Amino acid sequence: MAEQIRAFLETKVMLEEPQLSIVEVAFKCQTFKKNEQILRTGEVCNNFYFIASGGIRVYFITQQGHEKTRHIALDNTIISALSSFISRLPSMELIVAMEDTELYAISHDDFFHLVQSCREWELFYRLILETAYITQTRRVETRVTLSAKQRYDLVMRDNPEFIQRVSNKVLASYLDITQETLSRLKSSHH
Amino acid sequence: MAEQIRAFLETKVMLEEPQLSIVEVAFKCQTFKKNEQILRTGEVCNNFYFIASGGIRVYFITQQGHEKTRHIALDNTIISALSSFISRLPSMELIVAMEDTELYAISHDDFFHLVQSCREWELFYRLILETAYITQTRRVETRVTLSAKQRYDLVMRDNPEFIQRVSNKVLASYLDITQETLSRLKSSHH
DNA sequence: CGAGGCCTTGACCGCGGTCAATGCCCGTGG
DNA sequence: CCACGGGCATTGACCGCGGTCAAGGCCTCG
Repeated sequence: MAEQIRAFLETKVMLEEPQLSIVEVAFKCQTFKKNEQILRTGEVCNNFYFIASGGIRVYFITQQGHEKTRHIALDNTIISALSSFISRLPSMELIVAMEDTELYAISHDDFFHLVQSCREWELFYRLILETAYITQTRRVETRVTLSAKQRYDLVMRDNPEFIQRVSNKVLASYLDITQETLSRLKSSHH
Repeated sequence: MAEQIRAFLETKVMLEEPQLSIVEVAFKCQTFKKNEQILRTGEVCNNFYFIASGGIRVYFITQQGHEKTRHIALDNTIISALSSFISRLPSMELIVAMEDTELYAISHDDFFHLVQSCREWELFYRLILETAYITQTRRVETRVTLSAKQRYDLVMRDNPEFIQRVSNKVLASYLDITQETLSRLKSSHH
């Protein structure tokens, strides 16, 4: 079980044994049922998550009441409502489980205690920030330069598992299109 | 002259005297004429900049040949083509001077040497990454939830100096609209 | 079983992009 | 110093992508 985190971390950060155990202990296991809320609007995001099984999404709600899914995370990925996790401000983003989900959560305090006390973990945090920035930048680019269909094809190519496992409603909001146009795209695409 | 950097840095990072001088020496002064290229497409961005006077912009060119301005930086701000600066990969983004510009550049090597050797500078780098991420996130949000006019009003409120100092062509590409619609927005706005 | 949410399909429409014409400003060279 | 040329700004006519509204069928879960 914690075996899974250990295997994941090994690919990202070179932790030696004294710290490795500290890290493992810091991650607490939690389970959520499908559609269960993990973070509500207005709360500060106090956790950073590793998804062991299942899937969650991070989204916000526009003033017109539409959901905008910003991140989708399935098995074996890390995720958080990063803006709030960093800034300690109430989150505009909420988090819900898309399926029955088992995850491991590390608290903000434990996380940043590690950043301060462990050089390798600090590098890991920097890696998280750097990749998060680059990912966001690419997201702006694709949103601005590609049509709805081109964005769909891109996800089809890069994250085909999203299309299989995620409901159309959520996938549409992830692509910044409506459910209706996604439906039309899928049927026209042959 | 280096006085200006020192004053700027004081607001962001607590540098003590031995390091402060090292930092100051690392920043080399450069000047660019209006419309001069600072970074070309395909080059790796090897510098991080502090703008002393003038203004520059960071943009990329779509496959249809349209310019998309991603960042505008006037006096007293720091800027870079961050994705490339971080990843060391060729930049899709290019940088040009919008006005005659005097800036101070620190090289990638010097910058990351400081990150490693100076705790405070490392914190500064993390601050840069964190704010860059949050800024990008907000940018996606406004792009997705607001109409062209609402985005214009937002810049009007938060960065009125952009509207005065930046050409309509550049401002339009910054707002992700065409020159024509920007022109119409301005005239209709009363 | 029934009810509510999700998906699909159709009709309609509006925001903002494209194309084109004109005028203006500004830098450059004769 | 003026003449010219090219880039920028403005305005108008047009149009298409994708959103909205509405109706109908299906699946799931209580």
